[in-house]
Amino acid sequence: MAAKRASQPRRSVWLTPEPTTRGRRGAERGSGAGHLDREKIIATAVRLLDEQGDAKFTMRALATELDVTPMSVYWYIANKDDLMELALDAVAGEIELPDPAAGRDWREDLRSLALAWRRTMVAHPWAIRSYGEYLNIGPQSMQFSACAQAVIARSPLPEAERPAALSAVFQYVYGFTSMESRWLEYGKEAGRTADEFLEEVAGSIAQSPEIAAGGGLMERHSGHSLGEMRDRDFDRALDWLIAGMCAGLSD
Amino acid sequence: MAAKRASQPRRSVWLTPEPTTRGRRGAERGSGAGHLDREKIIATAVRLLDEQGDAKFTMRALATELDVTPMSVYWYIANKDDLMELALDAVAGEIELPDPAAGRDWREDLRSLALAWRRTMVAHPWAIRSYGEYLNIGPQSMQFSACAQAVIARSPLPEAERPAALSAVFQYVYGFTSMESRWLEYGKEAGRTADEFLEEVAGSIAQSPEIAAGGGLMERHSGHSLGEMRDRDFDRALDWLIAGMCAGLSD
DNA sequence: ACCTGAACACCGTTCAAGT
DNA sequence: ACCTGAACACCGTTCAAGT
Repeated sequence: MAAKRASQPRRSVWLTPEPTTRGRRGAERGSGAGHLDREKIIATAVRLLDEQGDAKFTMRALATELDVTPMSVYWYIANKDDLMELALDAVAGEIELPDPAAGRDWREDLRSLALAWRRTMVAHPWAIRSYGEYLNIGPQSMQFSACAQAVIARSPLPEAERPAALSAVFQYVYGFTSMESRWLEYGKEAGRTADEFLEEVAGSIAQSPEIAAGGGLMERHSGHSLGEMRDRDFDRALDWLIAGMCAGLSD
Repeated sequence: MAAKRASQPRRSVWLTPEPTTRGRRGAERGSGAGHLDREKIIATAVRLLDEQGDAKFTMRALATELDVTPMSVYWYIANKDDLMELALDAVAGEIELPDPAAGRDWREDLRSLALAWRRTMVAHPWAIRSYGEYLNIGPQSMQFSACAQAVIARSPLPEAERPAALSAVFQYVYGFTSMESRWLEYGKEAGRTADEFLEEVAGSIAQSPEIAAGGGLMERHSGHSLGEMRDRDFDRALDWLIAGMCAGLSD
C-alpha cells in the first residue's frame, strides 16, 4: 500500500475534492440487495477485514464478496488506500464517547475515552495498523478528537499544555494497543491463546544464550490471567501519565 | 507480508532452528566483492530500505542491487519476512546504550535509552513499522531490552512493578515515534518539510465543516520549530510518566 | 554448494468496451 | 451511469535444472 507509484504522492481521501457524481444515490435507490454503493462497499470491507485480517483483504476478494467484478468497486472508490481510510473512519465511529453532560471528572472521562479507543482497535486489529499509515482526519476520527479536546479543556492544565498532554496520552494508548493487538494476532495465527503463545515465546527465549534469563518479560502471574494484568497495566500507566502532568497544579 | 499463506503460520527467524549449512562461510571465503552471504544481504537490505522505503523494497530489487538472480537470495534467507526481522535486528544494534559504569541516575539513563531508541527508529522509518509486525527477539533487540531492564533495576520501584513500568515507557516511545516517523515520511512524500505538510493538512482541516476549528492540533509555535517542540514534548511526557510511577516512593 | 530460468499464483489498476 | 473483460506491470516464491 501507501503509494507504490512515487510519481504522484497520494493525497488522503479526506483531502480530495469529493467526486459528487459517483455512487451518491445508493441510498435513494432503495437498498435492494444487488446494488452497490459507497457505504455498502465500506461496510463489506470492514467485515472482511475483521473476518480474515488485512493480509488476506484484496480488492478482488472484496469484489467477489460483493458479487461483482473487481473493477466495479473502482467506480465508487478511487483505490485501495482510499478504501482503507474510509474503513478506518467507519470503525472510528464505533468508539463510545463519554457523555459531556454527565458531569464526571475530566480524568475519568479521559480514561474512559482511552479505554474506548483501545477496545475498538482491539476489536479490529487491522485498524491500528492502518491508523499508523494514514492521516486519520475523517469525520468520525475528527469527532473523536474533538471530544478528547473538550475533555482536556475541562482540566486545570494551562491551555498551552493541553495539546501536548493529549498527544502524550494517545501516543501511549496507541503504543499499548499496537502491542496488545499484535500479541493477540500472533496467538490466533499460531492457533493458541495469547497467553499460551507468550508463554511459548518466553520459553524459547529463555533457552537462548543471548539473554541470561534476565527476568522481567514473564513470570509475573499470580492468579490473574494475562488479560487482567494487561487491563491493570493499561490503567496504571494512564494514571502515572495523568498524575505526572497534573503534578504541581492547584486542582 | 505476515503469512499470506494461512496454512502454516510463520515462525520468527529467531525461533527457527538455524540452517547451519547455509551461507555460513561468506566471512571465511574473504569478502571479495562478488560473493554473497547472509550479512551482505542484510546490510544491503537495510541500505535499500533506508534509501527507498519499504514500499519499494522487493526481493527482486534487492537481488538486482546484489547483481544476482532473485532466487539466489533464497539460498541464504528463507523468505522476505525473515529478512525483515534480520534487518530490524541489525538496526537495533545501532541503538546507543548508556554506559552502566558511568554512575548516572537511573532516570537519566532511562531517558537517554528512550531517546536513543527513538533516534534510531526515526533514522530508519521502515523499522518502526516492522517493529510493530514482528516479535523483535533477535540478539541485538534482546541486548537492548536487557540494558533497559538493568536500568530499571536500579530504580527504587518494587521488583514486581518494574516490567510494567518499562512497558509503559516503551509503549509510549513507540507511539510517539510511530507518529513522528509518519509525519516525516508524509512530508517527504509530498516533497515538503514535515512542518509545511502539517501546516497544509491543518489548513485543509480547518476548512472542513465537521470540526469547528476546535483549536489544539496547531497554532502553538512561538519561535520554536516543530522539531524543537517535538523534542520538548517527548521529554515532557517521559518526565510525566517517570514522575507518576515514582510518586509516593521513598527515593 | 551455490546460482539460474522458467513458471505459478497471485496482486492493484488502466483502458477500452459494453449496456 | 454503471459494470465488465482483457490486459499490464508488478509481486513472493516453488521447482527443476544447471555448474
